[in-house]
Amino acid sequence: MEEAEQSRCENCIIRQFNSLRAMSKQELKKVSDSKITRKVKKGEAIFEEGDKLDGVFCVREGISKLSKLSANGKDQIVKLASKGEVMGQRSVIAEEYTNLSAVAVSDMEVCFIPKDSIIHTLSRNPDFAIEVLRHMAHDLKEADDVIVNMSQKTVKQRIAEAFLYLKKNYGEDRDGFLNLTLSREDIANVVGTATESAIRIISEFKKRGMIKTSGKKIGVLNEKLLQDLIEGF
Amino acid sequence: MEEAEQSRCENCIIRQFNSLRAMSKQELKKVSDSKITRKVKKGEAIFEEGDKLDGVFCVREGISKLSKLSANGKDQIVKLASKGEVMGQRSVIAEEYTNLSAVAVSDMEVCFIPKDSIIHTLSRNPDFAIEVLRHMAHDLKEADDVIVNMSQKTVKQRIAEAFLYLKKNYGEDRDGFLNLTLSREDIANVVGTATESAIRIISEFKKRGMIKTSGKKIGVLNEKLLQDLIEGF
DNA sequence: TCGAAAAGATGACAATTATCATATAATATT
DNA sequence: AATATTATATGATAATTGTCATCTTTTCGA
Repeated sequence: MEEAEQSRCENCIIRQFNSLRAMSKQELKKVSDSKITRKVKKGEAIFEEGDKLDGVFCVREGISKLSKLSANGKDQIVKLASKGEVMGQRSVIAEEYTNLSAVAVSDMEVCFIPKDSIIHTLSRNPDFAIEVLRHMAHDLKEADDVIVNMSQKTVKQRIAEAFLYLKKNYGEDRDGFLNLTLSREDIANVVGTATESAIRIISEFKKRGMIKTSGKKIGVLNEKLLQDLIEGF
Repeated sequence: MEEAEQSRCENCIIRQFNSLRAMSKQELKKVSDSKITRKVKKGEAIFEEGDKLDGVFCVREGISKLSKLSANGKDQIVKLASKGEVMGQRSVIAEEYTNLSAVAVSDMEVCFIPKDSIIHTLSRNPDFAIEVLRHMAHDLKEADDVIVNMSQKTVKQRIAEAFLYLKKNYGEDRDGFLNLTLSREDIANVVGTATESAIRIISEFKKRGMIKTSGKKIGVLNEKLLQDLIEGF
């Protein structure tokens, strides 16, 4: 019985997008043999804050939110991870309990890769280590940007940014709605505000003709207006 | 003529605190031969946002603020770097222009290490790469924490946290004042608020007996009160 | 050491955002 | 399909934070 083509890491196109591409054929084979592919339904958790991760998760399909619970019970979404992104590497590398939870915001398919093969390759294949470093460096820069946005921009500006970000990164359907639909609460948690505030601002944007809505779906109508708002006009 | 002991990386104790400790004797020698030690006076810039860095800076003495200018002209301090920390590695590794400025908040001594020897060692010595990775992973986690704090805590709580952080990390002098003295403006830029707001809250903390001040110096008087405030009482 | 400039302090006020209450709409469950 | 549950929406209000003006104190350079 032959295994399906795409279930082998060597053939997985997702690999093109992440650090795994720096692995040798042999290393990939090892990873492939030990990986476990898993389907995750929308709303389901992949791992939770404080878990000890024995490996990393490579997103093959769908989108996950990486969030952190604050003392007052609110969730702050720190990052959205989609096709090709690897989750949990930070905690595997630092050998610490993870500081984030990963929950699917759409139906997903993820590959679990045990940390042994990652760690092993890290210490043998400098190219791989550098690739991982590059990715982490990129994430760090993005995190810095988020910090600045949080402290310097208004909630309105952050929500406008979020919509443009979602449009740019996940695109829109034929009807002009964002492909990635987040609940109002998730939107609030991305920009770090109260759900009611987010809802209010969404209503306002709609009245102003900047966006349209249909149920929880949101579509960008006037990118320029949003952009102007972000820049402070 | 013999070079002073401590001006050779191999003997520099600072190295114990950072990724350089994973370098071999030979690699360190090379770094040492190409490094440039430099004194930086308080207020002086080491590098500025948008600079192309040809190497990293290892802090040997003093403290630097790493900050990012926002569109509205405010500076957000993203991190304070002190003895043993390496600045600029993110941008050297990602081969991008730096996203942060580094300015001395006290008189400093830094070693500039050209990127060639760093990159070279990265691709030869996996232990070094892993060390650097660990540090970056740690920074990333801290950045996540900052994001959550920014969005979930009040300005008051963030200022209280900042004082406890400064006390814990830089200690206090015999008179009970924080060793690291930041201007009110810098404090505001650390927690992401207006200078006037920071000043007002500092006055309030003083009235409440939580801290004492003397000029721009600040001393923690009642750690428990500050801690309670942070936790929402 | 004098005077200018910068930093710190505080009041008055406006803008932003959170919270609580409640209503309506959408979704899920039996 | 009926009902329970959850998500969305909106008003009223309070709390937080920012802005502008002004004054005092400190710092620094000539």
